[in-house]
Amino acid sequence: MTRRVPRAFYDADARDVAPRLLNKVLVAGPVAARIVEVEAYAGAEDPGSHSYRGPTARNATMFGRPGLLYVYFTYGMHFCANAVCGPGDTPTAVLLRGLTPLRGLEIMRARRPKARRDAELCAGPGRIGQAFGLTRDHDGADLVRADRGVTIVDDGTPAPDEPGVTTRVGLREGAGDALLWRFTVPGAVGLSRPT
DNA sequence: ACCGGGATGTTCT
DNA sequence: GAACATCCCGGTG
Repeated sequence: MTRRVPRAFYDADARDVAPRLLNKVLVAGPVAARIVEVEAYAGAEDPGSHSYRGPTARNATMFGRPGLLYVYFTYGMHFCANAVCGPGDTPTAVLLRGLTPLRGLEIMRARRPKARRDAELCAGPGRIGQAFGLTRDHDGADLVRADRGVTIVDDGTPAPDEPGVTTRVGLREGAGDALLWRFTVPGAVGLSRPT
């Protein structure tokens, strides 16, 4: 059983959507993997968010409708993927940080020859971009319509009742101990770090 | 296992 | 000109 995830699912604050996105499945053509680690990014009140200082050419997709895929380029070599949330036109988003590979493992291995183990294929936001072949061409794709072959589906696995909750990773601004906006499936394969 | 630094180029100040 | 929602490699213990 595989259900489409409707737009209404994304039409709420990323901090509410993020834990509910756990155990859903990211699909890009023949490649699929289970979402086991995410981070929420809010808008004007979140100094760690790309949308904090208002719209720019790069973050335009975050200001679009909930359910879009926001792909950004960072550190001169990595593409990272987010699900745009809301509510409404509020520019929040959920960063995908860790996935458990499910289908298309051979393709992922070919795209990520440096990965030593399958658990490393999608363990980290930049690695997800590599394994799924994401580039700026995917920025703005509509996940709800499987635009450009990219979508998120529900295969019947519920989100955990008690997800792991920690601070966000890799930030200067917005890294405060009070901002517990990283969510994980405890013990899952494909986490970017153990906890 | 843990840590430090280099890669690489876009984006914003 | 600095920062960057990162990754990989080579050092040391």
